[in-house]
Amino acid sequence: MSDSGTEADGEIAGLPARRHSLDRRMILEAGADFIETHGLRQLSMRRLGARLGVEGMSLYRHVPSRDDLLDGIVEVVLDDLYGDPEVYLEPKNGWQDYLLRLARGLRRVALARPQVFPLIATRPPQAPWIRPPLRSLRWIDSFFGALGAAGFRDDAAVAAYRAFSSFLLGHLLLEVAAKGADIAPVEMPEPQGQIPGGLEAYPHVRRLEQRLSEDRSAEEFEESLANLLNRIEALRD
Amino acid sequence: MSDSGTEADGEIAGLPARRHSLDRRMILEAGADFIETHGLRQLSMRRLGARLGVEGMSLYRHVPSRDDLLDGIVEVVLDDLYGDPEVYLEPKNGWQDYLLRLARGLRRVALARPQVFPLIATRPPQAPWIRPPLRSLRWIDSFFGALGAAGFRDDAAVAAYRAFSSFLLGHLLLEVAAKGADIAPVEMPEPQGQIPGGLEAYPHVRRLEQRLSEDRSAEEFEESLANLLNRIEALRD
DNA sequence: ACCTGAACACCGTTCAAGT
DNA sequence: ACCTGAACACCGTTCAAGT
Repeated sequence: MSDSGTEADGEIAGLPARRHSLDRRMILEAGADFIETHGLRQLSMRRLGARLGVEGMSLYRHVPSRDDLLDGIVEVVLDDLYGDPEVYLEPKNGWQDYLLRLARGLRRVALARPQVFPLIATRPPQAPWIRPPLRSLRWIDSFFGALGAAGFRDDAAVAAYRAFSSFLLGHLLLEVAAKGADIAPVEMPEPQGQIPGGLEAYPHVRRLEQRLSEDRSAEEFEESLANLLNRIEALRD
Repeated sequence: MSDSGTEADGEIAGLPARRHSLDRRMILEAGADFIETHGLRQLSMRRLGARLGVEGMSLYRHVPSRDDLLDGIVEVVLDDLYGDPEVYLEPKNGWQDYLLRLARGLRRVALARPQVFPLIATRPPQAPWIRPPLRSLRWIDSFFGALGAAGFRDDAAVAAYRAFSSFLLGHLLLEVAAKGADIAPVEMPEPQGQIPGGLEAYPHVRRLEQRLSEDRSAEEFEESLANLLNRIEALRD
């Protein structure tokens, strides 16, 4: 993914260059930052252009449309997984270690970009059998390679892939939403609209409100993940 | 939820009335239908107005903003759960039966409105501890009532609530997405962009493509749900 | 009381024109 | 080769005006 190119442009890499010399990669990176800072709602071609010191119309030289821009941002953010030293494309200590590392790596991506993650979760994938958040073919292929090498038959590997992606999507989307991140890829109204009628009519919720607000997401993630690995183990051979 | 009102207006209920007499409920219903038919992308105030035989600006008499319109649509669609004879607000045959019915009812809602469900899943909830897709306080309170009556301690009930919502969100969002529904609450480009480079570089995916495209979602849902109930059982007392 | 028309400040996108 | 300006067909939203 991400054919960066870098083109040996003679400039300090990773810096937004002086003035001209926009490039696709830099636009996507800026877009991801923009969403993280201001929310998807605020992202317009004109505003992103402004942030890059350029008219919005100039972006079309490098990015075919706003939709493509969003897809590109998803790709770029997911690319962090390739740079994560804790996650291996090739399993090194068995399939359980491999899945554990992959799951935790995706969680780190989600938590690093809580505003962008809903986009990772909900942008329509390139094929119907690609299941977010594992949307990169290289990782999906790596997933099946790891399970195949561990002796999983094809149907078991596919079942594992589906269970794994459902688990990640549900947990990470809700965790990121609870972080106060706007879970909606669409809009972001006020921080939190209080409950209109109050909680009088809902005694259990009222009693549990405090406890419901505690953050146990890390533990819950690990527990559910361990359970998932056990279920997957049961599918093997 | 949904203070319908109906107002004894002297007209055949449920029909879009002759000309005037817009009302909030009818706008929300039309909005849900519009999204289901044309996708969220296409929904604008002006177009929804046109569909109701009115200028878009007239909708503001009944709905404060487009955001509120979307929240209202989510509410109205989720209200189908109250009309579902298979789902009980009060448990009748123990907590497992109660959860099973609730989960299946939510799945029916998702499958009945695949284009709207992503909105249910991703619109920012009214409080941070409300976890989609179970976003109605009445149902959340009912959930805790059922588990409390079954002897769950508070922390166990909260853990169950979290596991239940993560499970539903992950499964249903991915199932609805695979249905060809546009999973994104934001946009809908072409039906499916084929993989750009082809599958040559991904041998496992290539081999498994057929199998990956098979729909086993109903069985997977039931299996994962059964497993979830076992995990929840283990939290009890 | 409820809907309409015109208006405002934006959008995404195209394209001829500038440098 | 790359960016800009003007333009087009839209948006959401407000509000005075109509009926």
